[in-house]
Amino acid sequence: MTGTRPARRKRATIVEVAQLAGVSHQTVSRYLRTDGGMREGTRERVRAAIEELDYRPNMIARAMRDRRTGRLALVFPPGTAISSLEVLAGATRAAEEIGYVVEVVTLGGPPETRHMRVLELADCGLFEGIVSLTPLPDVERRAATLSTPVVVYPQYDEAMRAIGELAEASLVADIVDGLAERGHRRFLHAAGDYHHASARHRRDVYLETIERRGLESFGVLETDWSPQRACRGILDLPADCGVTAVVAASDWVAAGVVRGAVERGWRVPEDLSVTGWDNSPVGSVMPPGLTSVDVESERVGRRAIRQLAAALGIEPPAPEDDGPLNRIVWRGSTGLAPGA
Amino acid sequence: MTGTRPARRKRATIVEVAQLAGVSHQTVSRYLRTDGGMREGTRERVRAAIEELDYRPNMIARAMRDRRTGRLALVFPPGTAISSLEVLAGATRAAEEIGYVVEVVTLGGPPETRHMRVLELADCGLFEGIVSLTPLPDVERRAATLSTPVVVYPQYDEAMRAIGELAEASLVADIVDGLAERGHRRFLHAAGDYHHASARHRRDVYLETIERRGLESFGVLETDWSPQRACRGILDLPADCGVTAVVAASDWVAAGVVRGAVERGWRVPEDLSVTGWDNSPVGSVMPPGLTSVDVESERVGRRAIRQLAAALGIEPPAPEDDGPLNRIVWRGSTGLAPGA
DNA sequence: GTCCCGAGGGTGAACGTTCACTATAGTAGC
DNA sequence: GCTACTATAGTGAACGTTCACCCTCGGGAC
Repeated sequence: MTGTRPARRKRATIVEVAQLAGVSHQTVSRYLRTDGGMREGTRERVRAAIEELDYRPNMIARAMRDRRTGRLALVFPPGTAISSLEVLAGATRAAEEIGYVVEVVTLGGPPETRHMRVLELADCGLFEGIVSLTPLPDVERRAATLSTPVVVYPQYDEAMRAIGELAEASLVADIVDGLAERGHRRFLHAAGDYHHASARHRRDVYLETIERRGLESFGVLETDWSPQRACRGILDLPADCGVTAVVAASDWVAAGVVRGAVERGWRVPEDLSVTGWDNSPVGSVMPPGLTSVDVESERVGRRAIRQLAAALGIEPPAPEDDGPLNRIVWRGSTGLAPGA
Repeated sequence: MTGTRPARRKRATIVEVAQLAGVSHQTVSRYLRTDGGMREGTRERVRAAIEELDYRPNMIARAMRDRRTGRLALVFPPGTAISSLEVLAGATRAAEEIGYVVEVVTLGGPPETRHMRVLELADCGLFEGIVSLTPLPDVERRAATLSTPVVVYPQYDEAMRAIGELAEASLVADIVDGLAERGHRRFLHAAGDYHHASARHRRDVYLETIERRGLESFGVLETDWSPQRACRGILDLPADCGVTAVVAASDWVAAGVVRGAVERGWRVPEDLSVTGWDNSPVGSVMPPGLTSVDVESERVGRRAIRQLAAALGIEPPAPEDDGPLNRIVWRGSTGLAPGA
């Protein structure tokens, strides 16, 4: 695998710079790390030598000496969820504020392998801290014995399914209430894949709210999160089901619902109101604009980094904006119930 | 910013393992790196010592000694395009095949800053090679003087707009031909943002093909890639324009076209055929399924890594599958021209 | 018995920094 | 002119590995 490398110019070291400048290596090191405390002439000679040799410090050597690498690892399960990108963006930005770079590590395989990999990650010297967004009970138990802080901030299970705050579903109650205020009485829930905690939670809150408010549910349509399944479900609905509002577990499911409704000749929202979840771009190509729930996933990333900063004993990045993580955005796909 | 760190257990080193096992540090090093060449008793004592001390090798020290870090850097401009994720996935997989980890570095700011940052990246010792997916003329010129190979494989300009192979548009001709075979004679092109090379190329090939085949173009509808603009454009079309097929520059633009058509009461594909580009999931919620162009962006990532492997003088990862990068997928949104 | 060989294992240096000390020159106070 | 102090600069070790080289021991050929 290795083969012979093409000869590459060897980098100048701090010692060579020192020789050229006629000073000691320590003086060059000082020049690089501090501002003051040097005579003007010395400073200038060092500067010139650095420029002439095109010197750039070797980060590996630096990290070896002072065990600061400026890097944090962010552990995800394999597979990419839409929200994970935003979580990553939030974490990256927060880390940047405290002078760190984050690196994404995806962690698959059987539990023992994952366990080992994280231990290696923690002790290999490359990272100053680790955040795992997937549960790691074994590692968590041993966290104190590791040379690097490991924060477990579970938001995804091993199959990249949202758990934790990202699976929070209480706003489903507010959606149902909002629809009830618009005169709706008979609902349908288009659920996601029940393997996902988020899908189960949304269904549970839906059912509870219907019951508590004395409304009617025609039923729950289970899907695999695909628009196709949702569409099929709508097409299969009896014409006289009386449903005037569909609460979908995601925007893509809602898109399938709308497609099915349109194919049956039902107008949205005049005949049927539809809501989604995620506030994804697909909502904007649904004819009247899709009512949805905006989830500020970046904030989850920021929180994780803040927690790690605390474990590292360093000044944490700025806190997130206040307010809830989730927020309903009412759009054209929801309207008054027919005849209301 | 630093503050005091909570005391952490210091890692055992190779020397301590050696002491405990009653051998020299070199013997432990041998145990870690090679299989054979040790008496069974020695091997066992070393193994036991490693386990007892919970020893794990320090990668920084290792990298310092033999300047192998097993890491490659992948440079993107800031901002995330859909395709960039696939490019990244392809690069990651290819790098894994040759025993490397890739790290994403996003590179913004003015040209000189970017230049400096890449030089630092190349010489800081953290990476064995660098691929830039955005053009870096200054760096490219100096590549030979750097201590690390830098491959510039431009696929995105500074604003994350696709260029290079990802902006390749020749299949637009095949789309137009395919529609012509279905009896269409009068076309409309729903273009993207002309700031993007990909949008300009698709428009150019569209216009050329129309002309070469002696077909008719009602015109070109310029958009900012948003479904909204595309929808508006369709709604503004004169009723008697005679257009029976719309070639859109992306699936999202096509989605806007379909939405506009539906709002006007035009059926897709009976009254209007529509094609997109990207083969994105949004195509599947468009009522009849959207004809589109599938772009295998991962292959671009793999190619980039192969090129870097060559520059590194190491065995490259497996070549990609053969066949073109782009491929038309005909679906329900395209049909025979009305009356054909 | 001597010589040679190979396998197993040890020694010391090197990688490029930074830290903790130490040394020197210049300056102020007396 | 001496001491004490400060500002500036230098010295050597240390960080945890691996590499190149050397040493030792046992066995077979002569």
